[in-house]
Formats: sequence, structure tokens, C-alpha cells
Amino acid sequence: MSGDHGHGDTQVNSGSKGSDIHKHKDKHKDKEHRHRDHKKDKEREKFKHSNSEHKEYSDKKHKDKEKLKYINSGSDKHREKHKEKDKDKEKRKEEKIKSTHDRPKKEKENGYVRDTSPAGIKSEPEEDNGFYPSPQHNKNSKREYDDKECEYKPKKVKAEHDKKAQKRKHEYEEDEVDEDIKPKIKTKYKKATEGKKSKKEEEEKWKWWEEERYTDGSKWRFLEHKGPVFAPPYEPLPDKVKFYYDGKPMKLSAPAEEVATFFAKMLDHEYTTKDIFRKNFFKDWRKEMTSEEKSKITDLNKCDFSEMNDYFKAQSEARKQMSKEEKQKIKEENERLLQEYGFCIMDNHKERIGNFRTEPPGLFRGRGDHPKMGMLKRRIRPEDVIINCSKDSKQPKPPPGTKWKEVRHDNKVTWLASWTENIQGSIKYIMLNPSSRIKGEKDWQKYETARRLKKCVDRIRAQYREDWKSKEMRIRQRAVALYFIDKLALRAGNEKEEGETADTVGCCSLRVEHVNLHPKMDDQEYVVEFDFLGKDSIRYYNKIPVEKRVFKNLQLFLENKQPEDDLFDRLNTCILNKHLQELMDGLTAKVFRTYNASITLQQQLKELSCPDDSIPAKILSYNRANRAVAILCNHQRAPPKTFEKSMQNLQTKIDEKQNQLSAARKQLKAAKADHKASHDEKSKKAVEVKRKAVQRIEEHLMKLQMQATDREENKQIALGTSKLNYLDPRISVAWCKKWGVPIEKIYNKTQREKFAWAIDMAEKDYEF
DNA sequence: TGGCCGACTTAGGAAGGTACCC
DNA sequence: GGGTACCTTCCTAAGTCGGCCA
Repeated sequence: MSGDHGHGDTQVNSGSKGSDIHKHKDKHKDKEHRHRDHKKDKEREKFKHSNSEHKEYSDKKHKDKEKLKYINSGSDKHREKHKEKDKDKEKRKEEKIKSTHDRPKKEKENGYVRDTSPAGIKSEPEEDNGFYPSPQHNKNSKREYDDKECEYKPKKVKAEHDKKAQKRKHEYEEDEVDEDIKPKIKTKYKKATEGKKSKKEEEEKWKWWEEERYTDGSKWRFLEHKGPVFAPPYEPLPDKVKFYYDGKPMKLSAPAEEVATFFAKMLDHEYTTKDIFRKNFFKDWRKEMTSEEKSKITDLNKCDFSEMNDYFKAQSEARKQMSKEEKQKIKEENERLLQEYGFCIMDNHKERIGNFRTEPPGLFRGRGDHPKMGMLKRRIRPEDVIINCSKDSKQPKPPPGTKWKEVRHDNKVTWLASWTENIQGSIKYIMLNPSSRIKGEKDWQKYETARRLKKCVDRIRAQYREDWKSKEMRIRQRAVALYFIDKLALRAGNEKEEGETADTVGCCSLRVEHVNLHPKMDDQEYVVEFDFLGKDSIRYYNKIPVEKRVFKNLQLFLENKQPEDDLFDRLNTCILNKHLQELMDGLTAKVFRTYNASITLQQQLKELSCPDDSIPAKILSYNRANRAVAILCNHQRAPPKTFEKSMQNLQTKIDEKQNQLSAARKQLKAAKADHKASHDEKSKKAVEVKRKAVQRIEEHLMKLQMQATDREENKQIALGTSKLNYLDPRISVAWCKKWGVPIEKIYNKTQREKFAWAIDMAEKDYEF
């Protein structure tokens, strides 16, 4: 499989069927140092590229960095400047994080809780409801829309021509002026919660994609919800469960004990063996200790959490052993919480919330070599939470005796609640479920942008090829980077703050140490070898032959640079995206990933699907097409723990089925002989019965074999990510319709809910 | 104009639920 | 009915990108 699609050179991670995916993870030993563990991965032997040439990331990463002198003195100054800036940033961030703790009261005094909504809302034009028709707002226009997707420019279209638009407009006008709206909505809400089934049907019937959308940048007119569910308060351990320091039992204060339990719960996890994790944990734990505890507990190595760990294990075991009734009770309670807090009313529709709980306190689990792993993620209190809802809604009540940090009414954003977390100082949000209108519309729009790229991708490719020859270094760099983004589906690669997160890169942030140039390699010319850690510290390893001009350019970019210097020193994502924006409205680096993923799926499905194939064979083809995309996008997963065993079990089943089949065939042969001799009805019937039996076993055997192939090929590849985020669902829907494959075989319930719009609108002739 | 930050998407792993087998 | 394997859902980290402000 070449991974060819359209332009014929998008390069799936050198090879197919997962053989080239390097997943350097050993779950039991060192999950996070995925890149290090080369020896342990037996599967690696299958991989095309030789590991002997791999560099060890862990040792070389910024080794002796301080000592290195840059050839370019300007770069020296630049770095110094950066360092200063980093210090400043660090300071600001710390202040910010600190302020999230100290600020709430002050902010409220400063008028954070206000009656007036932000300016954006105030200025909301009363008479202009800001709708524009959905790209496809009635069935008749379906194909028309597909063909005219280039005209799908939400911002520019503004119309109110169908009855539905009028009706909805009227409803929203009422929302703003009619005092009765609240009871109205309440009734709807109540009804909804009463009859789960009927509500479900109603929900399923709501085709938001046939309705109008806002053109004024607002996301909603009415928003009502009950706020987030907070983590339950800490329950102290029973007295019999002891913590030991230096071999002696020690009773901890409640705050110290709580943090200790976070560590104790993770005792079996690789994290707790890591120096950084232990160091960060111990530092933060000590902050929670009383002065007496602090003076006594000075060495983490002398702490014994094993009894605590045993206690939690026993609890977990007890949960599993609960009676049906007890489990049912818990289920019902969860359902009650879901019904109460898991939904909101947005513009007259009950919508499912994606995450309605605040994140519980615990120890931060950064991925890869994250410098902050083990730090204490503090408990989120109502005083940390900003609520977002409409002015005319019933505001959520904070838990008794508490206050929200702020209540605002910003309909230019989609979130219902937010808070600032204390590890990175970033904002966390409560948002809607992927099946909601607000997420669905955005998703649909994303694929429309990618389809627009399809129409001008040839021109863009011609342009960047031309730019490889540019006299300006910055343009050459931009063109080569874009070539990689297009060909290899690399991520843009924003700049990151050094020391704040794991050392990962994307295209624009690639460093010299991440590429190796081979003028000749394995009978191929101009081979570029990539080896770096991408998002989530997943290793990207690929060797690809490139065009001579790209190769020569890369040689030029590497000249006089140190391993830790930027490969594209005249480029960043901002510059690149600004350029892309000029080439096509709405084009960013990310769109190439969506485009190339979707076009690859479409092309692979065309190539692999055979009309005569059985349904399982067709599904295998689909999964293979999906897999090609996952490989292209480097979506990896850790092989399931039980992989080898489950493969063995499956093979046993296949062997048994094969024996069964040969036995059945023998019986059929005998029956045929019998019939030949007797020519009677009874023997004829017997032949039929035996024939059917053989057929049945054959089918079953084939199914098992397909399953085995699929599973083997899927060992280290995650299909879900691309299916959920990169593949235009209409391609899959159309394929299902064309080949008579039930959609349930491709999308599970949740996925069908997310892609309801696509399932409804795509016909079998849909073309991405 | 560049850097910062808010808002959102994308991501893999863990936990939970369920189907299937013995 | 219990055990197990797999699938689904939940969780939250880690990206992208655009707008704002100094």
C-alpha cells in the first residue's frame, strides 16, 4: 500500500499493516519512555527500518546544552533573550496560578459577579438574529450543497428564507422578551427527564443540520444548566489502615493523609518509580503537612504506603464483588446524577454535556518525560468555577455555603463552566457532548474546509514546489515544511515553553537532531529519516525518499547548526498559517491532516472494496482503509496486555473450525456418494443438509480468519482517533450504503450519535 | 508585531460495562 | 454463575489556532 491518494505522494509511515509503526512502550517497565525501549519490542523485527541507527533520546536530549556555543552569535543573543523571557513568563505563570487560589474573593469584590453581560452580548443586534441557513437545510438541496461546498462560507451567508428560520427566529425573539419562556423551558425539561424514551426519540429527531445557524459569532441564545458536579469530599482512612514512616506507624493529618492516598493508589504504577514524579510529589505533599509532620517526614524512601495501597485494592475488589442489587443502586444513582447534571438546555433543546464533573484532586500524570509529573492537582471548589449561562436562565446554585467565582453570560463561547488548574495554569472547561449541535456544526464545517482544500490542493502544491527554488530562505523553509505537512500529515508544531512540558515537536519545531539525511539508502536516493517525539510523546519514526530539491534544501537548512537548533529557524506556525490563509480562506496546517486522512480513506475504500466480498470481508477492507489513515497520522496504541494470549485463543478456534470443516466435508462427500447410489429423496435431503453445514462452517471459519488478520494488523494501531477526528463520516456512510454494510458495523452507538448529521445526509454517491 | 492566553480539538490510557465462553 | 476478553465510555493531557494587547 503506497498511501497514494490524489497527488500520489502522501506518505504513510513507510509501509503498511502496522509493520512500520514503532511503538516503543513497555507497559510493565517504562510506559512513558516510549522512545527508549527498543530492545523489548519483539514486533520491531518486522519493521522495515533498522533500529540500529536509532538514537537514544533520553541521553542526548539537550545534553551539555549549556556548554554548547552557537556558531551564529546572533543566535546566542536570541537564546539569552529567550531565557530572560522564559523567566518572565515563568514568573507570570506562577503568579497566575497563585492568583487562582487567592483571587476569587477579591475578584468578586471587584465586581466579577455582575448583572451586565460582556460587551459582546450587550451589542447583540436585537433585530438581527444572526442566522444563516445550514449548508443543507432541506433534503432537496442535499446534492446541490455537496457540489457547491466551495460556497459554504458561513460568515458570508446571511439569510432567513425558510419557514423554519422564521419560526425559530420567532422563538428566540420570545426568548429575549417573553417572561414566560422559563416555565416553558422548564416544562420541556421536565418532560424530557420524565420519559427517557420519548425524549430520546425527540432528540434523535432533531436535525439541527437542517436548521439555520448563527452568523454573528454567537453560539447560542439561551443556555441553562445546573453547574458541575464536584468531587466527593475526602473520606479519611479507617484507623486500622496505617501509614508507616521509617518502619513506625504514623497518624497523618487529614490533608497530608489525602495526598498520601493519591500516591498510595498509584503504587503499582510505573510513575511512582520515577525520580521526577517522586520529587514533585514529595515537594507538594510536604506543603500539605503540619509542621510536625514536615519535620518528621523528610525522606520519601522511608515512607511505607503499602497498607494504604492494600486497602484501596481491597475496596476495588469489594466493589467488583458487590451484589447485583448494590451495583444496580450505584447505577441508578449515577443515572440520577446524569439526568440532573448531565444535560443542559441550549436554544430550546436538551443537549448532553460532555464532562459535567470537575476533575478530582490527584497527582498530575503528564505524558512522556513531563517535568511536572507527580505534582498535586488540587481540589476544585465552587469558588474556582466560572459559570456561563444565559441571563434569562435559571442560574445554577453553588453547593450550600459556597459561591461561584463568577457567573457570566457570554454567548460567544460554547463552555458552560470553567476553572484554572494549578499545574500549568491552563483553563479547563465543561463543554457539550460531541453529539450536540454546537460540536456537530463545527465538525461538519471542518470537513467542508478540508473539501475546499481538495479543490485547490493542486495549485497549493505547485506553489510550494515553486517556492523550493526561492531566493529567500524563509520561503524555502516554509515550502519544505508545508511539503512535509502535506506529504506526511505532520502536525503544525507550535513553539513550547522549555521545561514546562515534555520535549515534543511538530513540523515547524523540528530540530536538527530530529532528521537525518541519506543521499542514498536501501537503493533509494535522497532519503530523509525522521525520528522525534510528537504529541503525547508518541514517537514518529519514518524514512522517506524526497525530491532532490527538498533534499538539497534540507542540507542547506542544516548547515552550521547544532543538533538542538531549529531545522526551520525562519519559520513558525503563525507564519505558516498566515501564508496558508492567503492561499485559501480558512486554511491552516491542521486542515492538511484532515484532508489527507479523508481522501486516503476514500481512495483506499475504492481500491479495497470488492462487490463479491462478504460483509466480514468488506468490514476488513474498511478497517484496512481506516488503518492506512491511522498509519499516516501516526496514531499508535500500546498493544493490549492480553494480545498474545487472545491471538492464541483465536488461533485455537480457527484450528478447531478447520478440523470441523474437513469433517463436515467428508460427511458431505459420503452423503453425495450415498445419494448417487440410492437416488432417493431422503439421501438428496441429507446432501443438502450436509452442504449447508459445510457452508456454515466455512463462513464461520472465514469470519474467524478475518478477525485474526484484523486483530494482528491492529496490534499497535489506534483506529479510533482517525475515525473520530479526521475521517469525513459521510465517506463511511456512503460506503456503507453503497455496499450494503450496516452502519452499526462501522460506528458504535456513540459514534452514530456524533455523526448523526452525516448518517442522515450522505447518499451512496457522496464524494469527499 | 510578537507574545500570551483563551477556546477549542485531538489524543491515548484507564475504568467500566457487557458479551461470550465454559 | 463466574471468569475473562473485548468494547465503550470516561478522563484529562496535549495539541492547534486566533484574537487581543502591550
